[in-house]
Amino acid sequence: MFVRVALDHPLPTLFDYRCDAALQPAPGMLAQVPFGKRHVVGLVCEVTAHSDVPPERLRDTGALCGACPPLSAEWLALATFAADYYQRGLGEVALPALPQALRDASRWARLFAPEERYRLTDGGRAALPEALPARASALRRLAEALAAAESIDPAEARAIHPKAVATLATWQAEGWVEHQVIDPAAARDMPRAANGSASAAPPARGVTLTDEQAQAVEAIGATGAFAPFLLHGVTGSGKTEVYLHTLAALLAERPDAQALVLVPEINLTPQFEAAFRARFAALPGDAIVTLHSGLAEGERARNWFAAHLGHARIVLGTRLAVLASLPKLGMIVVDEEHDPAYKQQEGLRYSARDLAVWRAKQLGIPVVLGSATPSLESWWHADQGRYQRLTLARRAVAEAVLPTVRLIDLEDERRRGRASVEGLSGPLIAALKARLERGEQSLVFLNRRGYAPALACDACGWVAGCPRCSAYVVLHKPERALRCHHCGWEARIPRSCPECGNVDIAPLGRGTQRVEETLAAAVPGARVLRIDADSTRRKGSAQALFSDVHAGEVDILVGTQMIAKGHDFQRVSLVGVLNADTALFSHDFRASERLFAQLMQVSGRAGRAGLPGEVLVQTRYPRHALYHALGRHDYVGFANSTLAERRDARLPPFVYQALLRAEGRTLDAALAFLQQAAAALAGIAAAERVTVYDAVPMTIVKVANVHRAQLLLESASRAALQGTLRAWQPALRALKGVLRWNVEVDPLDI
DNA sequence: AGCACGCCGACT
DNA sequence: GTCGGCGTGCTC
Repeated sequence: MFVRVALDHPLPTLFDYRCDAALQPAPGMLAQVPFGKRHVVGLVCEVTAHSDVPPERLRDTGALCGACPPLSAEWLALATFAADYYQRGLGEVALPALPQALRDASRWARLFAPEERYRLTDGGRAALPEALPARASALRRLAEALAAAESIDPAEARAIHPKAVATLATWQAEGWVEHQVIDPAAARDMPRAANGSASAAPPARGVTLTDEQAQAVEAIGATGAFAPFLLHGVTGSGKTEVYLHTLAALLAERPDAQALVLVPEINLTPQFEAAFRARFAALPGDAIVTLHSGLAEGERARNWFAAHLGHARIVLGTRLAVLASLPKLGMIVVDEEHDPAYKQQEGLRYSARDLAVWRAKQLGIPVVLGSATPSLESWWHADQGRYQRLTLARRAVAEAVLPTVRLIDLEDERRRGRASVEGLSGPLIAALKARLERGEQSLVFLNRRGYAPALACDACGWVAGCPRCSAYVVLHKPERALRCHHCGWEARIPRSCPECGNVDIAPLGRGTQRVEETLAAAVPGARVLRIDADSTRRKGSAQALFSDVHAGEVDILVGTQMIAKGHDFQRVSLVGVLNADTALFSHDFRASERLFAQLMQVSGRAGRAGLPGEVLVQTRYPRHALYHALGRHDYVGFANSTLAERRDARLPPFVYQALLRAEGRTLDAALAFLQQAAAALAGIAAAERVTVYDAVPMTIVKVANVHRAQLLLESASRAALQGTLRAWQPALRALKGVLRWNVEVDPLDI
């Protein structure tokens, strides 16, 4: 008997191993196998009676992980689809999707070992310390530990006294302690699941839905088949409430059903988790779990198992959760579906939103894509009738109205001789001061792009650059350091210009740190807080900073897009936008779509709880169509006109794209590789329907001394593009002379 | 991807 | 004379 095993390895093939039938191999099981000099864990994909591999090359399967229930055929099909679509080996998709502990066979025993707990009985609590000899100090410590903790495990007991387990056995015989053995893989909450429908909260408890919300909930609940919904709801219209009611209906209707809820950022999981736990308080503790990269390895493994075993009814996670094993999956929600964070930017470059839709289709279940500013791809699908559009046009809280948007014409300000202070215009500063006087909060939003503070010389024009990358380095004032955000290179701030010796070198551009300082000076008395990637680097610190804002300990919050997402700030009545213009004329055709979504989102932070909200946008182009649409809160107008432009320009979603990227020691090597690769397309029939562009250097051409270039492929036919990419793989593997290359399907950044 | 083998420069 | 640089090739 043979097993065909997928390994986390660039070769897109399965590897055959001999396998003893007594091991009872089955598809979906994990197997430890010898591979070269190493032993690795792979995924059994097939069990066969024949192998085409010459017998002398075949080796024996090591251990099979029998304690872990096999991954389902549906899950294997999902991984196979993702591997095919994104042009990778199955093992490269399947194995990284598993918790790390499962991929290490030496940890299997402990992972699946029954958990033993010792607990003091009431009798033991009454009898114990006194019943022991006065001089038996170790035994007394053991009794104290039992009394102090809810329960202890054998390892903890042995740490107190080497023979503690034997002692505990005699105490158990006395009736002083209870010994519990919990099998982690057992269906331990079947009884709970059976009455789960009774214990799940009734759907409408405490919250009255608006008509729009009720219609959306009804539409989503009405289907028992594949049904993709685009839930288009303005910020504050209560999309979360629609999710909660829909989930409640599903969980009540089917006592074993699971739901997957995706959010774009780790930062957003705590507030969703809190909302779910509050609404579904009657569910057992492990019925709601989170899955994201911020979890400790052990917790991630536990939560993954809760999902895999069907104990978890709601799995809330970031993009990686889309590949979780969910045997009873009954519905998927993708919140803020337009968010670029759903696209993985390294390794397997998948779109979690797209895989979520595929998964829903595979299983014949509803999937809800929610957003105030849907991606143009999804909007187009809805236009075509492939997705059912559900609209929430009004804010759910009756007194909350959409904020007024005011454009501050920077050119006009300049003409009138009203200079900006370090990028903050007079009207914005005045508005900030007015909020401070009224005790309301303000939010100042910086668009990250092109806005990092650099170090420059006024005399000769020198700008501090990274020696290993073709990029400017970023000035970090508190650390008095220059740092490259691409490769991590760091240096002290030089005293003088290395080009001309001028000692008068100064920061250029306004980073969040600089704006924070300027604001503190321009608005005296204001408590200014900065939230960005730097100030939240420590784990959990973002939550602490945000709770300061909620507690009213902050007057002005400064930050990048991190402050725009999701948070429901009750006392914010003003949003200032500093530097939106850079995205208007970007080479990236998606820049304006992203900018509009960001500005709509950050505008939504203003005036959520009845305070009249105002958004001030500083711009040099106050007549630009994007700002007009923003002023009217007109996503639909913006989407339709942008889609028309995309159609005329033959851009996505009207064509499908893929990129071949190459990294080489020199730019010439990378470009030469791509040219050879393009030449290899000549023999591929499907490539006749694919447009191949010239190989070009990437925007940031050098990172960490590696030169990068890319080749764009485009086709009106997804099948032709896919066929071309698949047929291309062998030729690409045969090419040499480049450090690395990869294919990205449906790239977001070109 | 790892991890080997395999040939050419600076060191005890 | 070795240690070790990374080029090339293989993994059921």
